[in-house]
Amino acid sequence: MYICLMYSSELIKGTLKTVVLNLLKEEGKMYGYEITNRVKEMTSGKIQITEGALYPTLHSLEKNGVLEIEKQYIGKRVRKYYKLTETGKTQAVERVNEFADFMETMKFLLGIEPKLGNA
Amino acid sequence: MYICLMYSSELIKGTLKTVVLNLLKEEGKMYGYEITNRVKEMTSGKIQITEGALYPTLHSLEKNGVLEIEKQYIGKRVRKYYKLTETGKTQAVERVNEFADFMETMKFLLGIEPKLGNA
DNA sequence: ATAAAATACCTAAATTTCTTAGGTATAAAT
DNA sequence: ATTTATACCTAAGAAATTTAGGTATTTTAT
Repeated sequence: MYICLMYSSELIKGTLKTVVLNLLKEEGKMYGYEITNRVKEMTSGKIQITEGALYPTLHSLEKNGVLEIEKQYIGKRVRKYYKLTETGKTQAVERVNEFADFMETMKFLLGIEPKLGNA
Repeated sequence: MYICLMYSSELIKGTLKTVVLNLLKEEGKMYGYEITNRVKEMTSGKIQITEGALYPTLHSLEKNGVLEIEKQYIGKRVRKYYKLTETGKTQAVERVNEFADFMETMKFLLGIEPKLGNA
């Protein structure tokens, strides 16, 4: 069995938006810091979204009408919740479908057999 | 069923070396032009490696001792066959394993169910 | 009480990886 | 004779991310 602590950054490239949009689709709304922690948790640390990548991406998605913000104050500290717009919901589904299709193609291309005994 | 003609270039980022190394592992030796065509063929055009990406990558892999060249002349035209060095063979396996692991993680993260009826 | 760690946001320069858009030359097909 | 296919290549620019900072509040530990 293959084991790795963290994926090479090369491999993860291009998946950030897909991951963020899908999380928001499932959770309804999340804030940046929460997203980084959730992904780290869910992947046992194998994928660690850096804040330097996440925040500019969130801003860009908002600017393009994919996400919208809802601010909340925790004491004096602001927390910016992001949620999908209608456009965003569509894009989330499309991106996940594209990724699923891509994985099938890559499996074939790399000769990766579906694992047995994962039921 | 989701259908797409070609994957967004964002999605493919970071997979080029893995694909090339795996192809060479299976085929023994291949030349650049052959690699682009083989991948296009195997993926029904959904992944099209551009030569502007491929050649610099091949040169870099050779420089780093992952690949070695064997020149062949077809008439006056040169053809550069690339094959894996011993280091390359190890890297090919490692990269494919890492990608397989990565796909499992992404499936979980994106809530993608293993398709039924693919036997 | 105070220091450290966690929470929560942010940006900008540099790097990596790829696309775009060329270029050269030979061989085969129309 | 011209177009298409084969076969190599590079360099400028774009895109996505890493690295390396920054600010400020709240909680936890000493």
